[in-house]
Amino acid sequence: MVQYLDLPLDLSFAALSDATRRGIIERLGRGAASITSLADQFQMTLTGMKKHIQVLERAGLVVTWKVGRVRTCTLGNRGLSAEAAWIETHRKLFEARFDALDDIISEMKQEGGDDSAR
Amino acid sequence: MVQYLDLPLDLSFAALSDATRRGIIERLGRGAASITSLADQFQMTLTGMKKHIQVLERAGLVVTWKVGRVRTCTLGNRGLSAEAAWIETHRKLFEARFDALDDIISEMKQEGGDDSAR
DNA sequence: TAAATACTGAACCATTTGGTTCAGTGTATG
DNA sequence: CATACACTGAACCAAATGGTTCAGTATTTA
Repeated sequence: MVQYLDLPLDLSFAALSDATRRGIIERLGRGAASITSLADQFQMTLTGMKKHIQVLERAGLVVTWKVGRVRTCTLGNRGLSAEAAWIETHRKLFEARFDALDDIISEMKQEGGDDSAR
Repeated sequence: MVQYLDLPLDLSFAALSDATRRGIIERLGRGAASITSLADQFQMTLTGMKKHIQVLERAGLVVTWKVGRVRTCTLGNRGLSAEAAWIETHRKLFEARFDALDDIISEMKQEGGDDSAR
């Protein structure tokens, strides 16, 4: 059985599920920024913004470094390729789902669910 | 300023952030299934699986209907197009981020963050 | 009609999340 | 050297998550 344990995808999809964090990515796409300036732009405390940055960093979407007292944030080099790959692969399943209408009937006839469950 | 409020994306990325739910999508890509059979396959209580299905349904990724006492689940017709679009759009920003290295230096020279924050 | 099946809903639980405040620490700057 | 600035960390909070159990309801089936 396939091991449905894909921590990196867990982390990055979770990171992308917050509109503020998607906004941060969009913002960093236009150039680097400090945590303070991001906190200003997104009307949030510095501590709150730092937490968002940490989530994005753990997901590998953002990279930061500190010079003096300023921590600068940019988009990470890992990018969104793994996420794009998962989505593209499974998009095909959605498109092909009408071909599976026969399966619905056959599964319903089996009255115990499907055989891959046994 | 752009309104960073995109509830549909919030819901679907959150739905995709769980490995079990990604597994359910993969499974439904191979044909419809009842909640009970999914609960069996993913070694979970029926109630637990029902919750996952509800999350996927609210995100528009799964559609269900009940015939008799059996609720059948399939992939939704909305698909993953909105998610794919967001990812593809922002993937370019990641790829272009090296072009922004000059910005980093200029922003650091501004010593107050960046001007779009003012 | 009695028993089994498939789901539904409520309640509970521990953990995580998204935010805050407050109290530091280290770095520039006047 | 004193003050301001940028961040860090701890503590707290309400709400959401991902699971469970237990007690129904509705539908088949023997």
